[in-house]
Amino acid sequence: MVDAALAIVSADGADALSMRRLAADLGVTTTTIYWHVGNREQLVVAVVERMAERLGRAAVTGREPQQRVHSAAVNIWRSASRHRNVTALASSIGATTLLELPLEVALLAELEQAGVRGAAARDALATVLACVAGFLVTAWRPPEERPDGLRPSQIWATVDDPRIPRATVRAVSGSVDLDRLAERALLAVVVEHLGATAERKGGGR
Amino acid sequence: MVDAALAIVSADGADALSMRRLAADLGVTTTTIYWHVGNREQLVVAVVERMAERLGRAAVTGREPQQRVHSAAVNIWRSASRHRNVTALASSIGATTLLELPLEVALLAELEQAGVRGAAARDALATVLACVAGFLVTAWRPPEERPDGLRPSQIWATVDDPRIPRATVRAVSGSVDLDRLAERALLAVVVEHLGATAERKGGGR
DNA sequence: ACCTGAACACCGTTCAAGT
DNA sequence: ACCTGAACACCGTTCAAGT
Repeated sequence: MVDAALAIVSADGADALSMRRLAADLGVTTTTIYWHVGNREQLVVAVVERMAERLGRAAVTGREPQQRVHSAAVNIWRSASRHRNVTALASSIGATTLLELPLEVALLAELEQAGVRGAAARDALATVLACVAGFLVTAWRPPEERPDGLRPSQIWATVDDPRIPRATVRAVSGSVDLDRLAERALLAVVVEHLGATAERKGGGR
Repeated sequence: MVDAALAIVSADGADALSMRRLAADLGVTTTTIYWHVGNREQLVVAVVERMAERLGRAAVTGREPQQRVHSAAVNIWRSASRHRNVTALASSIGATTLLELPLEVALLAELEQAGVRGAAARDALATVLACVAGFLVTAWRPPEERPDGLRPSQIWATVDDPRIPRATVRAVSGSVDLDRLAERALLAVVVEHLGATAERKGGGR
């Protein structure tokens, strides 16, 4: 049952998971599902938990604390990106942590090793998760399926500002390598959160 | 008509905007709406465009290029945060740019002044937008309305890892100041994208 | 040109009823 | 204990029909 739901989500996205669709796939009535899992929300939780069991713990690489923290952060991004359909489902009920808890714990462990703990660690984790979520919402929005006249190229074609060269306008109309940008952004925020701690300790750089 | 839709979204959120609800508020039938705006998606576009007209252009502050770029980025965050309901609506059809185009243009102008143009400017803009979107999806998810057993405090209570001190576990269960973190994260990514250009120029640090 | 009524194909959810 | 049929209150959308 939960497996069938997970299959629907993996194949057709989070929105495709409806009680009626799931019931039809299983050859039962929707009320049967309610008897077993209670609720749509509880169904989603069960699906996310099942997926969490299947996710292996990714290894953290690097020798320096900064590299290791960055590696742990990138692991969260890669996992979320690889299973974006399930992540989108988890995100829809605010339960992404349920999906990637071991990866978040690994990040906290590396932050601890780097001397970042308590409220500082909480801030660093929240920032990493927000960045991951942000690149993900950008990523699961393929530009070609946008409504008419809302494709970036069409919107930016209307911009004619003397402060901005044509090459830039042309560039922003194009596509970006989100994977590369996500890892870069994670490095930047990681460095910032490690740096603040190092400075507070009087270590400087 | 568009004003009525905007009122619904501002008051009750993006999900509250339905053809039937809007029709009821206006005292007409849903088919009337279809005659006027065609489509739900086109209705959303109209609402977003109306909101965009109402948004004033925020001033960019600071003297140094880095401060000014950061200021322009923070302006996008503040605008999105202040009107999160309409931003959520725009985001649901992938049309946030339609809402904040002038602010994005202002950011590009500051990037240009800082020597970042073309593909580098496109990357910097995409990164800033992803971060804003990320902090926003975190922000518009109040922790108290989460499903049972999914509140952060409950999830983290199950974690007992020797690598992580109790103070950190306690901290991650608590709430964060997203506004402060968002501005910090934007500064970090801005610095990174400016720094890469400066180094390519041979400026070093 | 502008608006309605009725219908279609979807949702999540409940409740009495069956075995 | 487990499952169904029918119903309720919602969606977006269309189409023939009215004025």
